[in-house]
Amino acid sequence: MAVQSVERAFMLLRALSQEPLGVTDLSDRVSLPKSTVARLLAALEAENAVTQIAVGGAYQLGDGLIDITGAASGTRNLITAARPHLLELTDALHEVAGLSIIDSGQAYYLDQTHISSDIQIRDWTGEYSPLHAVASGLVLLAHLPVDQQEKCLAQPLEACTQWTVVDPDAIRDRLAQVRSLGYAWVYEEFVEDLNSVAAPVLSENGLPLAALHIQGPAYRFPDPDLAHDHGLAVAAAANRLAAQLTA
Amino acid sequence: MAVQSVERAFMLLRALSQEPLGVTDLSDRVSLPKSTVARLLAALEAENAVTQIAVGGAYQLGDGLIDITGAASGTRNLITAARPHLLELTDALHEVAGLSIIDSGQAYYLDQTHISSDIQIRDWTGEYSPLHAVASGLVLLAHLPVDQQEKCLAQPLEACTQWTVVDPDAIRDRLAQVRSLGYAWVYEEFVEDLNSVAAPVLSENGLPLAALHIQGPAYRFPDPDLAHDHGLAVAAAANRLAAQLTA
DNA sequence: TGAAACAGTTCCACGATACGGAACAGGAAA
DNA sequence: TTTCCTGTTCCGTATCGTGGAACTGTTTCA
Repeated sequence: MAVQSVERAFMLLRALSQEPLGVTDLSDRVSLPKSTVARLLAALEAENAVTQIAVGGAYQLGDGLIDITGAASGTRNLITAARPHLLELTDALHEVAGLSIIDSGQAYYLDQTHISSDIQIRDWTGEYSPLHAVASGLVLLAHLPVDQQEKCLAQPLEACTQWTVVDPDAIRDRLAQVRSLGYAWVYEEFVEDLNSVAAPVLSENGLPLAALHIQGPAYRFPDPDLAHDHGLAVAAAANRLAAQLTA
Repeated sequence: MAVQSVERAFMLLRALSQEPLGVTDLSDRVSLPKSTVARLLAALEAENAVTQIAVGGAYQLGDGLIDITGAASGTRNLITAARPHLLELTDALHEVAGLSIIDSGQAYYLDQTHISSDIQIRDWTGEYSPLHAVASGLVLLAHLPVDQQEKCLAQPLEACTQWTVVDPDAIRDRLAQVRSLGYAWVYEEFVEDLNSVAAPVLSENGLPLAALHIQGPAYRFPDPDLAHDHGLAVAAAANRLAAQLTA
């Protein structure tokens, strides 16, 4: 909560993330003098965080930020690296497998395999869902720093179905269980008739990079005798992917 | 080149983009006093650009930057949206189709279709290539603001094959031609025996969002009589995708 | 064709603000 | 315990960012 100029620079970046704007519009938007805005933009341009569309024209976000996050390549490489493991899981279990990450405090689905079956599972790719209601979300949450876990649990927790666990204490217990087991089952807690199991892809420092999951219609998945085996299979695939990514 | 604190904040972000670091390491890395680093980090944490791994522990990049760029969802949605168009092109022309964007002044390949054929084209997904030597690069470059075009042409231009055009003036002529035609052909200029044609996916303000391309082995692609038709086909697909993205 | 109205950029004296050395607090290792 | 690391806070100093006003160039309208 210090360093005024940094705070203001981010105000500008956030404003520009909506749409490209000129100095004047921008100075209205953030209630700062034009000269201040122009100077900050010049500084941001030197860092490639913004670019000027034409000489003497409006500004838009540059790719300096993407360079820093490595998002374009990072995420893409993750998808590429994960795909073989997803296909392997699908081949072995004949159910849909998927890949997700945390984005803005939610689970974000990056990729999903498909199976030929009469019963189709919808493709969640590109969708967000609450961390507490999906298997991927639970394994991601379980390996987050404690303060971020608490920030998530402090929010109102939506009950997506009648089986969704929304009691923070119950979830905390569950997260501990997930950490010791290495995988998480979720039974019809996000949408009815859909069960899923997930395991975390952890970085060297123990933080979650992503989650792998398998999901299938409740009437056939999982075979109760195989639930544990499926959990181990996802966890094994996730660990192989983690080893590959941190190599 | 003004606003010291913004410049320093980006130094820190760049250092952290390599690996998570503590205040002390960081202050060595960027040659700034610890107190200054701690204060800037506090400011960046308030913006969610960095997060502290544990209380009193090291710092790593947060997802505030990703929120701003919208990179995770943006890029992913682009791939999802483009895939049907790529498949359509592959079905129609029986050659490989691909999707790329500009990242850090290079063409970055996001996705590519596959065909069953004796002659395999390698999958460029996740690779970078110079803008002036590939069809996608040329169409992206052609619709960039002029100053960025010139920045690109001012660099030493690598001759990837004996047919690569590296004369800036010749490239400028070519870019003008690309803008009027709507597509670009490149004949064995990036790798030998590989030809490709690309068209730009333009945003409402005329800036390039991405490029679609088709590529095939030189001995069969393109049929000289159909080169123009293929160009129009890619351009049409790119325009449909653009319309869909800006809707 | 002029002039008015708008854009983005530059200037510069002022003083609020970021700076950084030194002291502090708390954990881990010896 | 003592020591030696962390990361954090303090606070006087002067550097650095600030913002009103002046400047420049392009577009718009009479």
